[in-house]
This record gives sequence, structure tokens and C-alpha cells, in this order.
Amino acid sequence: MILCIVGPTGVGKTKMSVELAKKYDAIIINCDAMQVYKGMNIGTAKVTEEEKEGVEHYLFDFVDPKINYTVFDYQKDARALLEKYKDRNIIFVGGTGLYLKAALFDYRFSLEEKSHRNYDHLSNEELLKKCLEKDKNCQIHVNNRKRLLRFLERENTEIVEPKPLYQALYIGLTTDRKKLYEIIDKRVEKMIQNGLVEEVRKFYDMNIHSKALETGIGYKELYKYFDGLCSLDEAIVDIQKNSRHYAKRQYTFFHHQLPVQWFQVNYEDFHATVEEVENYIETEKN
RNA sequence: GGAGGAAUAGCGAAGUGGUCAAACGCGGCAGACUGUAAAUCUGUUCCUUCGGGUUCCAUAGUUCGAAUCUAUGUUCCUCCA
Repeated sequence: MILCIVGPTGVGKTKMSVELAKKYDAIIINCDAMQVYKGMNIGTAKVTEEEKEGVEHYLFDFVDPKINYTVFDYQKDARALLEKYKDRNIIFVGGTGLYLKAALFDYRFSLEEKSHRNYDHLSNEELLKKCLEKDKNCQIHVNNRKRLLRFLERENTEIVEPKPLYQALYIGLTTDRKKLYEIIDKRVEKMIQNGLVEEVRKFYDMNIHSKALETGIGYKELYKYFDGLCSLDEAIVDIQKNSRHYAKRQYTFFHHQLPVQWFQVNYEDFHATVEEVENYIETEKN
């Protein structure tokens, strides 16, 4: 049985995953783009040893933050585990919908190396024109240069809705927006109290400028602060804001890209929510 | 007490007689997504039964026409007493 615990940042996915893992004697596999990195603990709200409660956790804390780990890598790693532990119950937890989809659905990334063509001199309009020459159905927006470039580098441009490769149950955790934003704001404050600034400072002092540190929420903002571009307070407000925006994007992805069954989290009695989810799993098992 | 300045949509801020339901930014809401996804990008944001309706501190004016001009009032800021 494969379970996927999804939802926006801060809802309580980690806690739910451990509860369910204990109940179903499952292993837990991370599907969060940032929790894969070593040492990025506080800012990514990574599970602590204590929180793991003895449950086996995989794909957490194993990539050097200097390395640019991507969906492509994740797909390989996750599928290797899926194969290795195919006789066990597996629980995926994490907020990166694309990683999950790439692992469990028939997502095919082209194996060819990136083309070495240099498009730097082309404007977005020119890039779009090239994309349309390649495929007249190309829907990428002119302003999305990153995607246009990627599209031109791609071998196979034909994309069909990928079929599921593995049967899985998608369990979404949610709460009303206001409550979620409150949780997020508070959680960021707690991260700061728990030493986020020091954690990020270590990377900054090692002069690491990688994808992980420059795009990870909580990391990029503090880098700006260390660079003297803003005050600590401004950085904190930015972390909160970016986390809120991120949560919204997560909802959009999960709502539209995966067959998620949603559960309203009861924060006064988390066990009630766990039970509700368990009941759902029991009825879906057959 | 006296002299100036300011009041614009949730917030910040343009606009200084018509083309203004009002640029732009933020925030909010919604969406896209096949190798950076905690990324990148898009749409929308006074009300509406989509015919219209009500706005730019308030009231009264000037004008064919006002967010823009005048008067008075209210609130806030700076300076002089």
C-alpha cells in the first residue's frame, strides 16, 4: 500500500505521516524538495530524530546543499526505493507535488543532455517564436523565460497527461486559510527562536551559493539579510509572506494535479483527524 | 493662538477640469506547471441580476463636465508662538 500525505506547508503532514507509519508498520519517504538537503533542518521543518519515533525515514537529509538536486534525480531515487520496498507499506510525505507526481506517474524526462545552444541573446518573444516553430501548440507564456528555454532544450515536446504507475492513496491535510496563515506566521517565529539565523549563517559563512540556499524559503531571505540588503525583521516578514504564497501554490497543484482526498485538520484533537484518515484508508483498501 | 502642507480603492502611491472606476506597487483571491517546483510564470481585485449603479474626507458651490477649481467644516503632519 502506498499512501501520500500532502498539503500546504505547516498543516501537520509530518505528524500525520508518523502516526500512520506506526499504525501500518510503514516506511516514510520524503517528497519535499528542500528536506532532501543535509543540514537544512530548521528552515525546512525537517522531522527530528525524536519525532521519527523509530519509524524508518528515507530521502531526508542526504544531499549536499551545494548539489543541485532536481525532480529528475528524485524520480530515480524514489523509484529505487519503491522497488526495494515494494513489499512494505510506504508513506510519502511532503509538499512538493511535482516530485510526487514524477515518482508515481508516468512522467518521462528526456535523457539527452541539455542542448548546448546558447539563447542568451534572444528575447522572450524570439524564444516563444522558436517554441512555436517546434510545436505550434506550445502554450508557455512569453514571460516565462525559464520554461521557454527548457522547452527548447527538450527532446520530446509532446506531453500527454501521465498515467499512474503506482496505485496510491492521496491524503490531503487542510485547514481554513486564515488559520493556516496564522500557523505559518507563528512557525516562522519559532524557527527563528530555534536558531534558524545561526543555521543559515553557517551556510553563508561557507560561501555556499547553490539552488537550495538561494531558493529555499527561510534561506534566501536570510542570505539577503547577511548581505546587508534588509533588516532581520524585514527578512522574517518576507519568510512569512513567501511561505504563505508557497502554501497557496501547493493548494493549486494538489487540487488540480493529483486525486487528493482532503481532510480538515483538528488541531485541538489531532488524533481525531488521524482516526478519520485511518477510516478512509480502511474503506479504500478494498 | 499664527503660517504652511496633506486627506485617493484593503494598504502604499500616481493623477491636478473631459479620453477616470481612477496608472503603478504591495497584500488578497484564482490559475498554469514534464530536469531550478520552497522555483518560474499568468489572470483577477468598488458593487452588480453585466443593462448598469455608487466612488477619490464631508457638505455646499462654480462648470455642459470635477478626484482635479471655490467656500466652509473635520482629521492629520510640519514650522512659528
